[in-house]
Amino acid sequence: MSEESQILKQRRQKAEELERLGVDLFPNDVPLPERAGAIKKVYEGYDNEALEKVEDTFRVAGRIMALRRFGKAAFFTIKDASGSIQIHIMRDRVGKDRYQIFKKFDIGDIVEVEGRLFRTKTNELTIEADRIRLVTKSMRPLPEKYHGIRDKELRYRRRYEDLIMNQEVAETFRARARIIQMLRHYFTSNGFLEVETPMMQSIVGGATARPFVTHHNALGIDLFMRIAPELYLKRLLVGGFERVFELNRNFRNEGISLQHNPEFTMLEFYEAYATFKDLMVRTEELFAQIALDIKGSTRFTYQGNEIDMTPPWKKMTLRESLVEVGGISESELDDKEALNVRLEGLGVEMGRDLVLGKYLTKLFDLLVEPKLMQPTFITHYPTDISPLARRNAKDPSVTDRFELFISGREIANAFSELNDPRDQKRRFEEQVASRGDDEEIPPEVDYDYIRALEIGMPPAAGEGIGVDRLVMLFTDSPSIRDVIFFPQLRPEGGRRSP
RNA sequence: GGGCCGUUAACUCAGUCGGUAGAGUAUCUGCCUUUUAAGCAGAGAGUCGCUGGUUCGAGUCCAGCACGGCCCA
Repeated sequence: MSEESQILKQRRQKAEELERLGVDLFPNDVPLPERAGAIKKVYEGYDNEALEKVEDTFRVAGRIMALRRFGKAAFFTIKDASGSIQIHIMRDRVGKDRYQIFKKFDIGDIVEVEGRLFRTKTNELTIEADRIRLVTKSMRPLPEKYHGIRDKELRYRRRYEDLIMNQEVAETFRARARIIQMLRHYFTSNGFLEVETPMMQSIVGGATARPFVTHHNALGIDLFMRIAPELYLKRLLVGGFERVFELNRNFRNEGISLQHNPEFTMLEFYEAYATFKDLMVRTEELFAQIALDIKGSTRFTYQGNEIDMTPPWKKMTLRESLVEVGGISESELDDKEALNVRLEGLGVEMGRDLVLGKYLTKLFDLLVEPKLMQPTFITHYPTDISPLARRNAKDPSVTDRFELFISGREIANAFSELNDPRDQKRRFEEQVASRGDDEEIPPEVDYDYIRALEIGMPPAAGEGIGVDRLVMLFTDSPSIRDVIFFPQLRPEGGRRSP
């Protein structure tokens, strides 16, 4: 190891000095302390006169965030999970020896303090320390106190420092936890069973995406990290569970962007005897509830744009959206050649003989999606790009499916489920046959899934909700990385596989 | 994958025309018992992302690479 920086050396030396003075740097006999936030809440309205009548002492523990010393006395602020509180310490009160030890404490150390409450000249509620003890010695300095940690790379790599220094980051992740709790509560209280299905699958399915491949040594087979839990959840419908949901990670071996992390959290739920239209109502209801809880209103701003989640939301067919929002003429919609010319005009090179749906959805991605700010259900997706969705009874070239867009992003995807095993088998086989070297299409038909459908799956509808994107929306976060504690980054030092 | 920008002390950032590496915070020493970005006086702290090149001389110019950010695909 190279020469350590001066600042680390000083911390280490100070720690050794404390140990020589008999101070335990990492004790493990600290009784559960009181929370700073709770104390502040209770004594909010007390002035000094009222506080003098409070005879109790309060024992708190937390990280020293700021420290202002004055020779024989000092003020410092400690922060715990509930908030922070100021401490005043005087040599003449804690004793000369204890004060000498306190002088060796640093910003970043975790300390335990006990004492009575008072208010300073500037009216700040403060604990006058009778006792102070080191709880955990910090061997490394915290980032600069005023600017905190700004460098985005460092914030993602060292999320622990980001969480200490940037209050709003902790708030975002508390909101995330709350949203996930609400999702879970909504489904369990509506009779859905929470289930867990394989994340390592021997046949990929349930979506169109490149999977991560791994290898099982004992079985001697390659396995794929799941890109979606869909086919397993529907097997559970066959098995007799009529309402199921799973809230967990999917993995897709694709690019990283403001909206994409290789592992991301998805909620999928399936409901027997429901159709995609029922799911629209559920989605409106669920999102509106979350908005009310987190934002206090179904109207709020995201990145400067007003979003109105008050149900009901706008509904359009894919074709309508291409004409009305995308500015494509009705006559072009069935003309692959014309659509391809459009795409080339937008700088997109696509193959010549793809299915019509591919051209339509690509144009949608470019011309329509970014403009859908308000919650909008887009329906009637072509059957040729919806291999798991039920055909529309009136027009079998489209499916009973919707995708939900908010703020120019896809948030959810839902459809009435295809439960005719004959049609499903045909669509799988066509898909695999047309695969070529497109790694996004599963290379193999999941015949066991067909077998399950042959046993009989009740009519049902299912939906997937991108939880990270939902959290972004409700926490006004511009990047998916702001709502994932440890987003994927290249390893430091540029280590790469050959 | 492409374009643009960034990478300098633990952190936040300056660094002019190529000529001895700077500030604030943090740290250390001294003073200081109501501060809250405390104050005053002093001190220490650098592989200027990495590797080459040009040059008498490179943080600065050039090339390649690494990592990141933003935009586009």
